[in-house]
Amino acid sequence: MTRYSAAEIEARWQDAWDKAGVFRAARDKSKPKYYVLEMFPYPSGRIHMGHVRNYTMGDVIARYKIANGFNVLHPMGWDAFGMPAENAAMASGGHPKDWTYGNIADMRGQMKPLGLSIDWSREFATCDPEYYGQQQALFLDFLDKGLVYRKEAVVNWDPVDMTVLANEQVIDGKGWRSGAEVERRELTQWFFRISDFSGELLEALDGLENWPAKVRTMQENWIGKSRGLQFSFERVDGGQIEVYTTRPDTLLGASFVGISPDHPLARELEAKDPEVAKAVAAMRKGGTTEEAIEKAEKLGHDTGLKVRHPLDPDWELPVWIANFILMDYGTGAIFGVPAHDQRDLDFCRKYDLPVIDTFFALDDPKPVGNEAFVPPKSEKVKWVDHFTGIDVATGQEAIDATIDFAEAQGWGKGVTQYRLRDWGLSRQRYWGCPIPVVHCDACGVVPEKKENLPIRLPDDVSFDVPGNPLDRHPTWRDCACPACGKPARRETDTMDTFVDSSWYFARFTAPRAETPTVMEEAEYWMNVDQYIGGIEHAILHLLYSRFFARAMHICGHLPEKSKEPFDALFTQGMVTHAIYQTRDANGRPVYHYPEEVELRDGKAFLKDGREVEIVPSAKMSKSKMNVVDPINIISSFGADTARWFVLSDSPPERDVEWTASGAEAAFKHLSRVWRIASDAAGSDAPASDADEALAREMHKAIHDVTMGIESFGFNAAIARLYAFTNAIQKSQAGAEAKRAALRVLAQLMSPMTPHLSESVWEMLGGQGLVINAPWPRADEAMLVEESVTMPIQINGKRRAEISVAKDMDKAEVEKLALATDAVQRALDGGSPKKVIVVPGRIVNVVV
RNA sequence: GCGGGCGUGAUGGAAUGGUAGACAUAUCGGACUUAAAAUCCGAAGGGGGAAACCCCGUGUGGGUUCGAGUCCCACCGCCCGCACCA
Repeated sequence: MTRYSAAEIEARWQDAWDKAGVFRAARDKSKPKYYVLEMFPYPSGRIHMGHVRNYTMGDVIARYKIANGFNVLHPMGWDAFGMPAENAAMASGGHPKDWTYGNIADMRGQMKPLGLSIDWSREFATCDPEYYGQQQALFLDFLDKGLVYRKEAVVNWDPVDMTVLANEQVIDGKGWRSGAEVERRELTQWFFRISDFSGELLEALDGLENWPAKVRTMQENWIGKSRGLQFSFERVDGGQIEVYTTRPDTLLGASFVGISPDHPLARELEAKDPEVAKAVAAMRKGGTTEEAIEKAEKLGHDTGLKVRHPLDPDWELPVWIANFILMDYGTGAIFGVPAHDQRDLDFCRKYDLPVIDTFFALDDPKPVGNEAFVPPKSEKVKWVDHFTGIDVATGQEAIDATIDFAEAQGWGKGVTQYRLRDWGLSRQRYWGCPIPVVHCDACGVVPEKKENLPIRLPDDVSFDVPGNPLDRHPTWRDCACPACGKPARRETDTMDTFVDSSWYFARFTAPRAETPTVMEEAEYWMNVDQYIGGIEHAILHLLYSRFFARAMHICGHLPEKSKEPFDALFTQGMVTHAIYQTRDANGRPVYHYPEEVELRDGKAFLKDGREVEIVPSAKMSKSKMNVVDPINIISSFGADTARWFVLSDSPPERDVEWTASGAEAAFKHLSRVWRIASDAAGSDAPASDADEALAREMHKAIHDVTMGIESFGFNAAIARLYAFTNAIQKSQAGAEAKRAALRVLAQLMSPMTPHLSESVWEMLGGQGLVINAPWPRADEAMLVEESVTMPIQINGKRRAEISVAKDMDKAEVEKLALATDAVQRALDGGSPKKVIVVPGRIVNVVV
């Protein structure tokens, strides 16, 4: 008998699959297609357990679909542009390109041993000129269709490093390298018109039935549809201020009009009044994220201007500039109702403005103090002399009535607003896809000609000086204007890396094409039947991809059906691990790698005997030293063990805790399967009475495991496989019956542990490769037992059980049930009030 | 605050409204062994009892039902997302 040697068989079978070309995807109209895709990785250089779990799940689906006769596309690539490469270049001097391609080679080398069913011939990286050149072509098509435009937008500016900062480079309002206080600056930048699609992107969410409800809700909130009233306040000194409100019903509670520091009126006042300029400058300090703006202290400046209330010309309201009002939302101006909005109330209390109640709770009509009264819009409230004549009504009813009233009177109109803003794609960095336009003194902004694509990044750049190397490159910027031929300058901004990941799934259908996609291939392979990735991409990546699919359809790069490119989405949980920590003299935690720790009786100790605190289930992170390197696991146990474990312990959508004991148990189990198979291969035990029972077990296992895989219940499928293995091991069946059961076991395990399964299949005389064997089918007749054990309940509690023929009629079952000791005791000579018999399931006697 | 999700043994977790705790980990006992490892067999929700067996038990309290971990209502706790969004 040979021992289970993962290293040996895994290399051998990967080689065999490679030689047989089993994962090469080619169009084949005679077969149904299936496109399974896991979110492609950023090439950091090391794979981690999260990757292993993500790709294993995709691999289970892919291999299962192959066995079910589908023509499967299962590709892999690299999300390869982005700041880490530039940061690495700044820190240690190399070139982002070398760093990135080196990392890709390393990671590919770490992934291949996992034995994934990937068609590596389709692999690409988004930093390949062949890929980003096609992305530039898409950009030009989008430009042509009016889906991209330029406008002024605010960026984070580091005044010491003289560079634009990404949000993640702003820490507590300061630049990450310089430590200087970040300012907001305006630059002219490119934008995708995603907000034109707000309504469509929102409505189409309803059709995404195989997406998690959670993700749909998150996108719904992000798009943020609201209906409100838009109208203008007349300024006492002439002119108007247009406002948008979702609570027009509270108009009588207004105590001021607020405008954003970026509002045109604020700009106008800023230019001529140094007081205003000073106040506005203070409001512009800090980062550009909404979070940063929110966390800033509330600041206001009274402009001295007054506006007239639309319902009462004698009622004048002051106009304030306030830092919590966003120019991007609505009209950049509001009216403040402190009684029914906490921000407005805080503002009014700070600057001593009046607070006017417009409605009260039905049961508690008390004036607002320091807490705004904001009941749900569906709750009925008592109104204070409302101008539309409303007395008791819900907020929503009052809002609708107010919009109708304003429209009838002609001073306002109902408007639907979306929170979703256009997608700014310009980045002032080197390691990204160059935006293919040219700036000409004579012609302005001119798109590059398609025949000049790709516009390649220059290789001769350095990162020893802050700022964008493209900007200070001696020659790269110089070019001829595509329109007039005179000397002109290239755009030096590159694209947001979210652009790269917004269409890679389409590119996989024709990865070497000279156009972004090939319609014939896209028609055949799209859509992605199953997309798998982390919940952290619930909003941006998935929303941008949905927009891109629509835009690509408009430009003729994707078929109509691909406007929603992902038919089904699955979001998997993280791989977590306990954190082991001790404390230093100041009580701060000191972390320890799992390898440095010994576990005894549920406690952990260092080598020197000191006890270690265990913090359970935290996301694996290098800084907390609670990482387990998949490479170490593969070299000590093999890929099949790693694959089996990441699927076995928790439902796939939940986090799974990596434990050394669990990994060892997985390995022990696979070794046991090997041993059982190897025993059965050499056995000549004659057929026996137990054969039939084992065959029944086998068909039940086929049924349950199939259901488990179909429903993403991988952990349940694995539990079932454990049980089936136990049944085979304990069975007294003959050699042939055992071998048949083990061949099926190999097939059922093959999506999770493909290498071991091939070996077991081979040992037991399976034909060809198990990857090419059709998925076993459960014989329905074998699933039903002739006799069943029926529990007997008395008043809903289980008290006894009887074994009866499967098809015994109800009256017969009832008679047997009533005759049991337990029931006789409970009846105590009386007769039951009621007897429920559910055939084949249960008997309940009510006494 | 709003939206979503989740609360089951020591632990991870199973349970189309029908035997709660499958399967696995940790634990304990036994076999094999000079011994250990590996392997195999077995025990194990809590309480009571010599035993047959009985009582209690899926965060808490109610409800629907012959029957509720599962459905409904309220509450408590935890997790995630969003938010000065007008």
